[in-house]
Parts: sequence; C-alpha cells; structure tokens
Amino acid sequence: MTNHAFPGEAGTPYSVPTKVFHVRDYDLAATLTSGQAFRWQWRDGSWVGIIANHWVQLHADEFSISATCAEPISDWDWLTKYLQLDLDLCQVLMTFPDDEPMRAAVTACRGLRLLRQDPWECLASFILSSTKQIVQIQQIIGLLCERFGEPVSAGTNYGPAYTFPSPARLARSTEAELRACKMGFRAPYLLETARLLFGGQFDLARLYNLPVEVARAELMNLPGVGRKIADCVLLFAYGFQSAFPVDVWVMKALRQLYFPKRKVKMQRLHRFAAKHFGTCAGYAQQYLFHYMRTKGKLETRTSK
DNA sequence: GCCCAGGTGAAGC
DNA sequence: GCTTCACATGGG
Repeated sequence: MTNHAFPGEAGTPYSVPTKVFHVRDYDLAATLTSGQAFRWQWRDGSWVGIIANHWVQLHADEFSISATCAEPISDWDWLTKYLQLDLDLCQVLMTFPDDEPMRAAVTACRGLRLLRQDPWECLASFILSSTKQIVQIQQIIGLLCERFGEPVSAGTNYGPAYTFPSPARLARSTEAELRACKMGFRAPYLLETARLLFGGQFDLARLYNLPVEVARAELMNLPGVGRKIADCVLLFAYGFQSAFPVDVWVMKALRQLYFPKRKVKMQRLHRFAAKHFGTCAGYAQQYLFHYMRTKGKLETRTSK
C-alpha cells in the first residue's frame, strides 16, 4: 500500500492510521520478545507498543506486517527504521560462520531481527536490566513509563499509554521515587545518567559518528554502564553491527558450544567473538541468545 | 530456604 | 592486574 495524493490536496501525503508492509523472513514475535525492547504487549492477536510518541499495534502474518496507529500518519519512516524493514536478512545470515552452533541457532530462530531503537530509551532500559529477568525488566519499565511518561492517545478499548520518560523528567525525580518502581540499587545509576544527559555533560547524539571503540568507551563513562550494557546500546540503538553483548546466556552459549569443558575467561570470549562471528557479530549474538533461551522449552514441548 | 536473572563498581588480594 | 562481594527484587 503506497501513499496516494489526497484529491484536492496535491502534494500532501495521504494520512492514514493503518499501513501494510510486505516482508519475508520476519518473525515479529521472536523479535519483540527477544530481550531487545521491553514495552511490547500481546493483546488480542496483535503486538501493542509505543515508539517515540506513537502508540502502534502490529499484526503479522507470513508475508506482511500491518501497523495501526491511534491517529493518522503521513510518514511511516520511524516505523520502517525501528523494525528495520529495509534490511535484507539473507545478506546478514550469509556472514555468519558456517559451524554447527550457528546453523542450529539460525534454524531455530528463523526470522529473528534486530530493532533500531532510540538511544536514550535503550540506554535507560539496559541500565535497569542488570541481574534481572526479562519479565521483571518489563515490569520496572512499565511502572517507570506510567509514573513519569507523557500520556499519548491509544486505540479505543486499550488502556492509557505513555511515552518513555525523558532524561529531563527523570532528572527531576528522586531516588526514592525511582526505587518505588522496583528498580532497587539501579535507581541511583539511572538518576545520575539522566542528570548528566539533561545537564548537557553527555551527548548521546554525538556517538553515531564515532568509531565503535570510542563510542563504547564514552558510554562506559556513564554510571551503571559497563561493557555489556554499552554493547547492548551500541547494537540495539546505534546499529554498530560488531557490538557483541556477553550476558550470562551468551556466556553459557559460547562456553558450551565453542569451549566445552574448559575454563575460559570473559576477555578471551570477547576476543574469540570479535574474530569468529564476522561483520555482523552482533546479529549472530542475538541468534545465540534467543536460541539458548528458547531451546529448553522447545525440547520439552516436542518430547511430550 | 536456595539459586538465578541480558551486571556494575568498589574493595581486597 | 585479577577475584570477590554487595547491591534489590521476584521467579522457579
């Protein structure tokens, strides 16, 4: 469905609340639940979320994703970019190493994609992610948005919806208010980072044009941001394809699949990842992560 | 009760 | 330099 000029309004894009995108090899459910983004909810056969200040409902079938917003939209570039709809997944998969673990991961996770998120929301979300399960991260972020986000209009019969709170809004919150969102010891990290951004001492927009190593080092200057969280932001928000976040699941995957029965330290895993997984190492990482998290369930389901 | 979760920073060797 | 520990909170 392409944009048509509205009769009588030549040159004006035709604003509609719904648009259909033709896709192939796009597993929307896997993508939205694979621990990259934490605000998507499954409701009545669709995925509902908020991207910037757009409430959006996504419905996927085998060859398309249809998007419905609460208000008419003339320019859908924000969604195309967020979902990375122009990416040719085959080109990415071709860069993966041809070994048994990656073949298994690609087979198990066909259609898994990387999103391209807003750097601030991604950074704040992953500051809140440390030693938390994904469901709990979702809960914390849900509370944070309810209490500090701006309301946006949602579809009828859906509850109130909120933006992700700005650095400015969080900068004038208190640690106690943030702790009340169940984020525990992460509260001072988030508060201090929000204040650094709001005060202009740190500029997230500047990182786009930096070499990945420099951008990583910059992010790691922020409180509560170490190598792993920095790599998540580099990969999920800035699109640095070489960023390779190593969390407990990926560490388990690398040790089990590539270094069985050997004690391997983190630094060695990073060096191995950097040379083994190719130019889209971050993408490969997401396949390993999702594969490790889902294969147990698949095995128990199929063995019954 | 126990161990674990998309870790980090500080203290101790 | 490297290893160990505290840090909140909830799920299994």
